[in-house]
Amino acid sequence: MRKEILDNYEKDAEVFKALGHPTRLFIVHQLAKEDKCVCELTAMVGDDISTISKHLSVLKNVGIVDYLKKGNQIFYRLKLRCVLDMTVCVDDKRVR
Amino acid sequence: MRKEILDNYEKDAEVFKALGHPTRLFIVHQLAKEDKCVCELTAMVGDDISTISKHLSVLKNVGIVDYLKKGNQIFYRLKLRCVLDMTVCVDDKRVR
DNA sequence: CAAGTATTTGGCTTTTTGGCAAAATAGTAA
DNA sequence: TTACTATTTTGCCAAAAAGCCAAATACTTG
Repeated sequence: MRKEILDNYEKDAEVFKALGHPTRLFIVHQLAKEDKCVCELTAMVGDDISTISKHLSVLKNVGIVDYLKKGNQIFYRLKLRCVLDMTVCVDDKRVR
Repeated sequence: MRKEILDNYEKDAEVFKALGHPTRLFIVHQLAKEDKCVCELTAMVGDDISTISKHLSVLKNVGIVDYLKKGNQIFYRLKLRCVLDMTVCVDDKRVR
């Protein structure tokens, strides 16, 4: 039974886990508006750029974002836009 | 700026984080079918009952589930049913 | 090529999480 | 009350996550 859990739910859980950090959730919402480079996100959040870079790679590894290179900057882009609907669900709850 | 992130996204992130574990995701899907007591969930998952109890309290603390007592057993119930739609979003992605 | 900017990676420490086992709590029933 | 069952809490340990700094990598430009 353990096996079934791990096989069927692990991938989904990875996505939820990636969204389970306030900074990453903030990043997702910023990228929902428009693509942003790492330095822009770093300036907005205020953490070290290496910290932001690591958050972005967490999001990238589960397919929520991808990126495009422009010159020497890297612009991240929200790829899995349906995660925005997921947040609405959470917000609904909070209102109650 | 840190402040804004923490204040506006921390609550949502807590919910995502609660779903970010395969066992908890499995539990949510079982409860979507019908209420279950801790011992039933324990039997299905195969972990120690104390481990299951902790997973349930994580889900309860963020409002995803609640429970009702019946005799000496405690039946957990899926309260925030919209999380099921959230999973669909994830599955959509995986198909691609 | 060297210098400068942007980003990622590695190393390190601190904090959090997950799991089990044992003790504590709650409820039932003899 | 005692015994029994169900669940939670506590303590402990190992593993994973988060964050910063420094080093490495990538790209541009002089």
